[in-house]
Amino acid sequence: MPADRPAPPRPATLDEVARVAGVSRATVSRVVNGVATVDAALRRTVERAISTTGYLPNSAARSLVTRRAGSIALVLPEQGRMLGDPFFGRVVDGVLGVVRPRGVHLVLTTAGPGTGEQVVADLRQGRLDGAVLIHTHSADPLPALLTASRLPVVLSGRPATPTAITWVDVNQTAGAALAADHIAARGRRRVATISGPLDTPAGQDRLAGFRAAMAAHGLPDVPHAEGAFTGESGAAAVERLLAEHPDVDGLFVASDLMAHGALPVLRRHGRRVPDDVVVVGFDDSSSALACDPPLTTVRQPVEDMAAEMARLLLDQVDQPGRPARSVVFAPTLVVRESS
Amino acid sequence: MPADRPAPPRPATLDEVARVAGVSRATVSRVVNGVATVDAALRRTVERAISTTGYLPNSAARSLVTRRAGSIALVLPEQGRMLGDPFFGRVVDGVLGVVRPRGVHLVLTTAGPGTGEQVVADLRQGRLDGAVLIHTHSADPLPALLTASRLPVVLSGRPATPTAITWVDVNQTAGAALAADHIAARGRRRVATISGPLDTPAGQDRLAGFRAAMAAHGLPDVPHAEGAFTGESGAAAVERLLAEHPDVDGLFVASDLMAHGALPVLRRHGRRVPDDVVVVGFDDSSSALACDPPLTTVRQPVEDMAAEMARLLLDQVDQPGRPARSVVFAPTLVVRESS
DNA sequence: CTCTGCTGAGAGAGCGCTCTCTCGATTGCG
DNA sequence: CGCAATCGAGAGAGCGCTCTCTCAGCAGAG
Repeated sequence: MPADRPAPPRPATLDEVARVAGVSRATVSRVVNGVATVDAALRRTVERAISTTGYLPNSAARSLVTRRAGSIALVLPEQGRMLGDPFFGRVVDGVLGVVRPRGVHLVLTTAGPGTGEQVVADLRQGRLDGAVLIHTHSADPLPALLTASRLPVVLSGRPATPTAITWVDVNQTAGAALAADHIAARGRRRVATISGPLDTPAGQDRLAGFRAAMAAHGLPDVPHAEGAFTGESGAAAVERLLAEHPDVDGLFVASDLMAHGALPVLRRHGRRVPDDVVVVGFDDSSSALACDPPLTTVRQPVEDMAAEMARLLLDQVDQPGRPARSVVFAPTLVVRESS
Repeated sequence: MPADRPAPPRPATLDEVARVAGVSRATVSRVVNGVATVDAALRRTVERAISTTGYLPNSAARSLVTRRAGSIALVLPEQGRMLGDPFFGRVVDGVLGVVRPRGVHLVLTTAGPGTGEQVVADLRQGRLDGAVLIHTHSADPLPALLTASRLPVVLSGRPATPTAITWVDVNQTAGAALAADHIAARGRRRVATISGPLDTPAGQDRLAGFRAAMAAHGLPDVPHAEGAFTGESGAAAVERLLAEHPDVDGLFVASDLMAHGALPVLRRHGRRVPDDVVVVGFDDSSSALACDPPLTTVRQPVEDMAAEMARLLLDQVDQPGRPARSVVFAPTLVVRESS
């Protein structure tokens, strides 16, 4: 049985430091907060007192008067969806890069029943200064809830209905055009696409962008099958596509996950990739690399986007009256063996 | 230019509720905190006042007096390592499952220079109640730092040197034995293993466990090559192994990532999996599924382990004097096409 | 009928910090 | 040399909550 572990001693308070330094609490506070109007000699005395006492400001007391929690929430889509995806980690990384140097904490949570109310409550209780929402469903009431309460919030992805809300997105249309240009450059003329769900902005834009770009390459009528951004839906979509257009030689799949589902189907139908069919995905997620062959895909600058979301959020926290903004990033094409 | 967005109004305070209900602050506090000694009628009056005012307790004020931050940190290994791995998400999920129902926030951070000091400072400032440390390096000073400061902390993985610290791990030895039994059951007799780095507990235990179990199957001298838990090191290790033992027909690789690196090398050497060589991995990470063929592997109950870590941590927070404990979970074997 | 014991609610003292207000000391200028 | 302006530091009032202490009110015992 180990010896009793006594609770850690209470850390020093401002008054103790003040007493040691022989000054008032206010002066110590000034030194701690870097206020300029403190005599250099006195400042040094105080600093010495701070280090001998091992003083660290109590954050609850500070929060109480400054009305800043010093932390923001990152709300991820419900469970399963994100877990297998490095996207998640890239987002965390991007946000952390901005938030940590400023001493702001990142509180992680996943969307789900009750999350919205909880986040709003946390915000109103002063436990949270703002929230970054990743890939909310269009039906999700949370963004509206937050906007209505005039609480700082930033969305990833253009909202389905135009709202006075700050968001960050990749230029979906341009990304799809990148894929189109690449497929055209590979000399493919019997081109088709598997789109995402057409009730999402990303689904719509990627399809529209791809069609517009292919039209510019002289192919105005690209056949398409709708998927749901999942592996199974990709497999099913490519089956439908092959049934109607067995001679397809160029395929744009609007997400890597769907492409990952589609590739084995192509193989089963005796279509070799990239020789018989060139395949291009979207997202550059881990599944792009897990594909056989590795997938050429449109990459979003996820870290940069996440960092920008964090920046926009902190701006909102600092300047509550600020109007909503949106920032759109440029995608790039990552060429691998599938094309 | 949109209209000015006024800052959200200050939420009601305890006194306002008290005034509305015609009682004292203390009584409202009792109702909010569910203290039993409040007359039922009065309680109802107060509750009505709470809902008409939309009262929500200010958490900073509460923290100030209760000395509870209501949040714990999850410290993940530095960047790259975790990002591609669903392991990360499973851990978050497990922790969140315990922490969220209790209204405790999960603060996410990654290890790195300065993280340790920051976490200790946050703990001492009362911004954090405790920390869950995932896969710390044995050289990491953070666990010792925290233990020395008598701050609540839980580790994933048995520490390299025995310490009075709470940790959770999977039974590595038993996991390796599972792999050994499976390979033996497949009738393989020319068995080898690629171990993890032997300066880590997991590396040691998996090798020792595998050897012991193979010895029990009549193979006391299993050849082995040391890897570093990375894909490249797995590829290099299997090269070395094949050079010395070209006739290997059963291979235990101490991590999926290494197995993922090793499989293409086996193929390149003309060794078919599982016909010529049976391969078993460890971790059941995403790379196990990304392997071709999908990898038979030893699975850790990551969510359960993460949940247990959270529980142990919260226990420590509630009862500071509590001695260190450790919990060991049983692994399972996931059989796929590689065996 | 008085005294004790108990229950339920109010008063008020903090928790540790920030920040405004005030004021003494120093400086500059007429 | 006197007065206003400036600078630096202290006093003290909160921030919103919890929790102990106190006390009023009432029931039951003697």
